[in-house]
Amino acid sequence: MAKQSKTTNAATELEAAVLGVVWRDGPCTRYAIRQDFRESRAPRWSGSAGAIYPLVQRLELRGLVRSKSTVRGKRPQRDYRITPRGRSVFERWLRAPFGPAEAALLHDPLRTWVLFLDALPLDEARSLVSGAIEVLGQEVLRSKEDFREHANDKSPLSRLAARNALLLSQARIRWLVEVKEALQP
Amino acid sequence: MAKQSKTTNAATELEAAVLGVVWRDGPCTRYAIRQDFRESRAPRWSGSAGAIYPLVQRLELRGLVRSKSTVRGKRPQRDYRITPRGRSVFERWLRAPFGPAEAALLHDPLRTWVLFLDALPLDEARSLVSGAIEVLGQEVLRSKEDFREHANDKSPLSRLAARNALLLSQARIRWLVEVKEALQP
DNA sequence: CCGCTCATGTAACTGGTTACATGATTTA
DNA sequence: TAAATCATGTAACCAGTTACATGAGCGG
Repeated sequence: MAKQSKTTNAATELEAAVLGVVWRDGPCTRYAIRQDFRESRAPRWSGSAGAIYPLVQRLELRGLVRSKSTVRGKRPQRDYRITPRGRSVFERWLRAPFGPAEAALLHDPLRTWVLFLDALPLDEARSLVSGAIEVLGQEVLRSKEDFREHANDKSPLSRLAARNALLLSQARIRWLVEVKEALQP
Repeated sequence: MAKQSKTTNAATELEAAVLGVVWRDGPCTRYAIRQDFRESRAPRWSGSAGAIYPLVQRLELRGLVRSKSTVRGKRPQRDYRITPRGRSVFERWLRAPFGPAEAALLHDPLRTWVLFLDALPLDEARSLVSGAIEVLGQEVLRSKEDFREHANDKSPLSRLAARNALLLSQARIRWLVEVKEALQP
């Protein structure tokens, strides 16, 4: 799976994403990094403190980010920024984000689910599929909304991310329609 | 994330998938279950012994599967089959496979990747995207092959699973083409 | 008889998670 | 002034992984 960072300067996907956030959002606290993950609709990471704080600590030990204690009011806090070395590790990841194996096939829980759907009566299976289609329909709406929210960004990338979510959801819906048709008696 | 199975008879996704394999493939060894996951192109689980053996053990403790020692030749082995209780837990999972949160948005590593692509020079980013498109093109071919392999199955479900992979890959390709266009100077 | 597959099993590790605890600052 | 948010941090846990070890059976 994701390569460990011991041998070279390779980064796991979460490490790279954190480096990316620090790179993009300039000096920022770990709390802000967490927020970025928590607000993102991608379900892979929760942005839990227990993940982010130690990870950023490790990045600093490896010299990929550095921090400066700034005092906002009375409370001290640490603002992190990416170092040149971190920047180069990040670029290396951008140039080789993952092997073909990882990039290739997405894990779709619905695929697992459908695989066993004939353990249920046909008509029930069909109505469950209809339900899933509805849920995904709402997901489409959310993606469109998300897209509109980034309509005026200078960089198109956030918009494109929302577009990714939209296209994937639509593809799944079309697939589920096929599934439903295949489940006719 | 995935619910724990302590409170009720709920099953995690892997537990459910294992139950499904045992249900579908009749009495089978844990080794055979592992093979099923290892041969599957879905990257979520490796089918490692360290995952499957203890998990099946736990399922047996919970009364969801039972095993019988059969002796093939001289070597003893355990054949597992699903119990009525296991069957009902499995069906419960089929009826409520996941909350909207889990079902909703797929995690696409390419989405994370693209989000930071403007850390690279435009032309390099564009050529990286082209590379990704090519990789996904091969993935499409594999899915089509997979589809053909299940062309004569009695049940359409394996074919539909391959179809899911195909549609998702095609959607990602179309998306990457959009990304490439958006990266024009 | 050598190497591959079948089959079982365990130990060490990893990359996260939830949950908790603390306290400052801001907002209603 | 109470409640929400900002900000940091840690402990316990969990579901998986890799890697290793063992040994039977089988095909070339």
